[in-house]
Amino acid sequence: MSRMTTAATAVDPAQRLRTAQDLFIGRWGEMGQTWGINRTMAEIHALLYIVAQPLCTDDVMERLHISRGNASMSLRALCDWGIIRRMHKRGDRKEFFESLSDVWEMFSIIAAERKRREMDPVLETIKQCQRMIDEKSLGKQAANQLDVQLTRQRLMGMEEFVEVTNKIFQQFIGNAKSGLTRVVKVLLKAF
Amino acid sequence: MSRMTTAATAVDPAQRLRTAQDLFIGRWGEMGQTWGINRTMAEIHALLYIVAQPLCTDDVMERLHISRGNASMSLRALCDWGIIRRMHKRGDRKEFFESLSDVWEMFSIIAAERKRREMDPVLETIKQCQRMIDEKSLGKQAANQLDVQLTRQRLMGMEEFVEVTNKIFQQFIGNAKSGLTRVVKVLLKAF
DNA sequence: CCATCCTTTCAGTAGTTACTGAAAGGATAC
DNA sequence: GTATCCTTTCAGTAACTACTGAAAGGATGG
Repeated sequence: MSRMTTAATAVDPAQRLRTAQDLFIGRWGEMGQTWGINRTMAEIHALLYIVAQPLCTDDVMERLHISRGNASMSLRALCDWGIIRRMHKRGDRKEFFESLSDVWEMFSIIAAERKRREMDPVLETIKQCQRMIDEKSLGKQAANQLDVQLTRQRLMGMEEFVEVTNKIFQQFIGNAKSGLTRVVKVLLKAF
Repeated sequence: MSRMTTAATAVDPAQRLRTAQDLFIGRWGEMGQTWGINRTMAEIHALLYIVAQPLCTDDVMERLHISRGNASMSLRALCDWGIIRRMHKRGDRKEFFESLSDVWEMFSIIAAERKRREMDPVLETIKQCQRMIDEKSLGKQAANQLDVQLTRQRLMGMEEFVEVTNKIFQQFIGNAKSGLTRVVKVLLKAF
């Protein structure tokens, strides 16, 4: 009997489509977890992206088997990020949500946010540390001159790294699709 | 009294250095959390990086106020990642740990691992989804031809994105410092 | 103004991850 | 062999994060 069921679902095209979408949604959810994003948020985003049409809160709840509260809060968070968008349908009281369609644009948004939240504070801290141990403020009387020297070197190494990475991010941010594929071509030519 | 203490610590160069290092360690730990890495692991790594000398388990425990078990397991995990390294000192029974000194190399290692664990599975899933809904297997009899079309488009969009991103990662991986600064120069010239 | 429909909030709880400390497991020295 | 020193493991617990569902909070329509 289980074989018959499998065969039947395999043949029904609508079910087949749905299964493929679910596969994508599941994987996206797992990926989200290894980044800072939680599973549900990532899954909702994947769902809205893959179906490519506006869905309402109840659609999302039903498809992902999550509670109303969870759906509401996750949808709001995704809107705050700016990678999905609220939508009205005329004559319908419900609110609908849809994903940005351009993956490149989504990436730009996310990259900008991550730069702001992750790179920038590190860079600031590094500079603050450097000020704390620079020659003037620390003087040369220190017994542990070597330690200071080592730390100073490491701070500089890290600073350079973060600054260069920042510049690379900068290239991505604000350069949607066309710009990015050009970046890749340039890179491939350069190496 | 607290004022006198503050003044005293501010002037003592050794303490000053330590405070600066702690600042860096703390920030690095916070950042780690927004990535998948947990706070302690990130802090240990930051500590080993910033002091730029090998430390033993007890040094780490003491400096970060963590238990032996936690230190042991986190150190091992960092070794597994390959961004710190075990070290013996002649005539000393203890094992010491030190961070890679080259930030670019550390980044390459991390990027390679993330590509393998995050990009590759997504790409594979996308291709699997595409196979599930391609013309041959699904046929044209489907009532929901539009839905299929939409999903197909989105899968293609995502596939292109992941593939291009993969290529960019590829450029970073295995191109340590010199290669990367060149990448940046190329990018800056191109835009 | 009430009824209806939909959204948001939030206290409580389930589920997960991180951490401790004690005990067991080596290795080396004598 | 035993003693010493160091590392690893892991059961138990603490801390945290995600989720639910019910209740409160709007908005729109009649």
